[in-house]
Amino acid sequence: MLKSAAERNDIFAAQLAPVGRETVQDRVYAELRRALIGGLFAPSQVLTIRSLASALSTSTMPVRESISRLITEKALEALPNRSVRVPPVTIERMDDLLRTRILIEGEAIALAAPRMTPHAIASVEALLAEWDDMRAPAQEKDVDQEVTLNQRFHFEIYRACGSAVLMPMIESLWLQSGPCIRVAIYAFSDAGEVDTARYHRAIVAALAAQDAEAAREALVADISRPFAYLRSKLESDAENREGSS
Amino acid sequence: MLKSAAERNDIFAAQLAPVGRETVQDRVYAELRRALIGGLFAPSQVLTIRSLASALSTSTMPVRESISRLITEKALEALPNRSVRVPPVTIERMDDLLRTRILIEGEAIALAAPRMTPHAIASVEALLAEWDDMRAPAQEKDVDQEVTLNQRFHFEIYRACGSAVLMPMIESLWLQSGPCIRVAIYAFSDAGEVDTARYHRAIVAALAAQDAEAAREALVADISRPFAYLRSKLESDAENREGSS
DNA sequence: AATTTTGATCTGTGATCACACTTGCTATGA
DNA sequence: TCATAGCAAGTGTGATCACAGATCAAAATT
Repeated sequence: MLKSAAERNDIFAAQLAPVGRETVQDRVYAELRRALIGGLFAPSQVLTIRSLASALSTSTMPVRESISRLITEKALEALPNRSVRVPPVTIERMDDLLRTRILIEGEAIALAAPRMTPHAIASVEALLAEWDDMRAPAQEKDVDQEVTLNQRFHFEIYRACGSAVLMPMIESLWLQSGPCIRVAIYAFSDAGEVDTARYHRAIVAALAAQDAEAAREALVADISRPFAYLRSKLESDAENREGSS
Repeated sequence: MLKSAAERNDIFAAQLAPVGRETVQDRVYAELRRALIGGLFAPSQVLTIRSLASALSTSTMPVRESISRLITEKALEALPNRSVRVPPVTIERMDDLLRTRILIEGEAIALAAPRMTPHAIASVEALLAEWDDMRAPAQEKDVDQEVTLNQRFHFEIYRACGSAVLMPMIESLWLQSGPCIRVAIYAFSDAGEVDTARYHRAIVAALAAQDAEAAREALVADISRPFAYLRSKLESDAENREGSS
């Protein structure tokens, strides 16, 4: 007896995993996002569609649509010449970004605190351990991995806040502050090497204790630190430029 | 003596305003935004690129890029079929949106309160007067104008907050809650007609007194009202559907 | 008669082309 | 010598085309 098409389909479905249908545009968009958050593009750098397309080895079409999306998220900036660049970092913009990140990410972690399951806390602690492993053996500062781990740490927590509206906003904020924090982390690695993980441990401790407000305060301290450092650096740069001109 | 080109340019610049170079994509994007905020598209409605393109009498190219942008803002939703629709309204999503709007728009108005110049307050009061004019003579409820006026009122205030990071977030939130509040306003117009302007007057009074926290509270009351109404409506609908099935 | 197959149509996706605009360089003029 | 005009390369924008997948209705099969 012949099997019906539906039955045959069931047999295959049991053995074959559904192949995801990720479009080229999605990949390009994700790649540009990753580069932006990781700070691979310098502030004020001008990007051209054709060069990005050849670098990603696709046509211009997926790139221009991805760039349009990134412009609406304020992750890129459209110049009046119709060219695009990554937004320059100014003190005003940094203060604005920091204030908003404290507001939104603080709320997200306060919402997440009572919702963190033991399993979620364990996976966050695993990220802390990964951090220690990375730092211990090799002394060469792997900024890329540091940025990635920091991102995974924060988003693993935020994911527990259960808000489908807050999450994209946090991603947008990271996208906008990405080019800044990269240079901040570089500066930190050069200067004195404060123990970044200490702040993360404070966050995890507050979360394990289900103390929402303590978690919020620890988070504020964590994300304020690189911004404050970068701020003082920018101010001294401005003074020097003013003095030399 | 002949003037140099730069000098001639200065002379012209004093008399001629620079001609804006709005692209077709910008117009399409703005139009779709306006339609979404105004609630011209129903929740769960499926949109096709080609139909929108013909409705806007352009090619598909500007439309698809605009739609990509709207999807990243969560103003539209990409289905696994690769078709797009305006997101359906659920109780969870509404609560999520309202909570976030209270957080962000509350912060924006608290920031704006001490920065409202007498001129800015006057222009907001002018919008209140427009509201009264609209309501007084004609009894036919012009929902379109009501939505527009409400939007202008709120954004005239938020604009004073001076944050280039908060503003796009507020716009994104309005874009996401647009399809909901339209049906809420319709429901309000049908049922009993609470005096919407009363809440707005309370906001203006608090702003005139430079009282940031009072302004925040008045704003929370204003934006919570339609959501609460819509929420109870959705819950009764769910009960009816459950009862009839 | 119910179900499956088939075919036509529609939709999103990506590539390519044409056009307008900007930019940088070069040559020509005063 | 310097500023201006002119040319050339490069860029974003929008239209059009080709193609794969989805959807739905009619037709053929069991």
